[in-house]
Amino acid sequence: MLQNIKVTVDAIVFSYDPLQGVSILLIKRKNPPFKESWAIPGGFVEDEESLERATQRELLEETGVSINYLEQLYTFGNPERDPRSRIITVAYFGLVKASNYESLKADTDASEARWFNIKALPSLAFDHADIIKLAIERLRNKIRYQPIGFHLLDDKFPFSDLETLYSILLDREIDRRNFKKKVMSLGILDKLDEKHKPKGAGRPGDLFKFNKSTYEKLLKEGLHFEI
Amino acid sequence: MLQNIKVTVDAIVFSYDPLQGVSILLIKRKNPPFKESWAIPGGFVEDEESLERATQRELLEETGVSINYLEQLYTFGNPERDPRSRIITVAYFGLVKASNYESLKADTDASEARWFNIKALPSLAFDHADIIKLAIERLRNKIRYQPIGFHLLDDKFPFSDLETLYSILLDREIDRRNFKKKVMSLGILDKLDEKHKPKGAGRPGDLFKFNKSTYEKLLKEGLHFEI
DNA sequence: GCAAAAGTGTTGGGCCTACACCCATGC
DNA sequence: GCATGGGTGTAGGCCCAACACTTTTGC
Repeated sequence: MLQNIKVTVDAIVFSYDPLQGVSILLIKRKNPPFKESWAIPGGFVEDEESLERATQRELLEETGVSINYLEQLYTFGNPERDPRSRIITVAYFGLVKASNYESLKADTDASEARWFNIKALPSLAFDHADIIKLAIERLRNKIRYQPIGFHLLDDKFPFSDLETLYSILLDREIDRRNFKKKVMSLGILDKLDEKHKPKGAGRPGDLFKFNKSTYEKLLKEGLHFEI
Repeated sequence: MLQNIKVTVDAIVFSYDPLQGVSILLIKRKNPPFKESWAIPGGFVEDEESLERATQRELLEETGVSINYLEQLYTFGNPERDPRSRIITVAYFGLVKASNYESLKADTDASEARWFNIKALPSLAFDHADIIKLAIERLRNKIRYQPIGFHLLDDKFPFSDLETLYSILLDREIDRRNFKKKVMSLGILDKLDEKHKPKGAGRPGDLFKFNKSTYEKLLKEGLHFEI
């Protein structure tokens, strides 16, 4: 069998900060084509490694970020998507906790990897704009029936962070009381004894922790979570 | 870049018949490995063709079946999934109308391509059992929020066909009145003036037609269809 | 004391579920 | 006429959406 097709993986990685909003991790390309353009981190799969492993390796090499949640997004295989040759790419969808948000600065030259707010993306190499569009759609849909939003938050978080995340992604206001009732009724949040200190004025809020075991039990039973 | 990975596509194709239930199209392998085993139709992607086109080409070559609905399912890339070499496969999920159900007999030797009821699948080559498992899951989930079931039915169909399809896939009884109310309220079914003649005894039922334009309008607005 | 953020309950309406009888045809 | 399959409406309950005031802190 003669076949001249190469395989890459790409990682669309989201992070969230209640003040900054939702961001995506991009790198600046050092080589042609699209030299100096921003692009999704990724690269060629090695012959003996799994696709997930390749994704995590490339991400770490290029940005220094390691990931909390990873799932396959879609495979892009249009023959014209790369001007050099036929390259199909398996795109992965990743989430990192807020506490990992700054980690790239320590590992790499800041001019080469940067977080971009999803509302202010630069122009992108290849078909990467399409890939990101699909990833954002996936994120928006996914939080409506699977509370993966927790993977974007720190281990301990005030309830308002979760609420803000949802209002950003759903792009509308959320009724605090109804939202809290709904989320708490799932039983996947444990209230801690600590309080969160707000940055400026304001009443300190309770801190919560994500209850992983209840969540996984619910997932198996077919979780229903309509916001 | 040296990379020794090949790319195939596979098509998991479903069909439905109110009497037979839901079936998947499989082929018998003529070559090793897994010679004489049943497998999902598929094959190597050509250098210049898109993944979708490759899927439809392989499906037509191997089974003679052409398809009504096709979407990407998942890419399987485990390094050990093929004993010969590293082969990743992009699996597609397809639906054919009931009227195409028998078409394979005309085009190919019946001993090489056959429909198997999803409740009585043979043992399968490679990781194809996993792939089919995922495809069935996708089908079950998908009919709950997108009425893709219509792609499995003929252009004109009695309401009971739709009802039976849902009760098979959801594996439970469905209240005829409630189900009809819910589906009709979407406005995606047009009642025709013709009647359906049942096989044996029984009152003839109304025939319905799927209203594509209303459906597509609904899809854009974010269809909600919880059964 | 005032601005900012967080905590907390109730009510009305709509939707979903449960449920049973009659009608048209074939044999 | 009987067996088979198809058509149709209502009532009760539950869940969801709408809605506002009080509390704690920083300045």
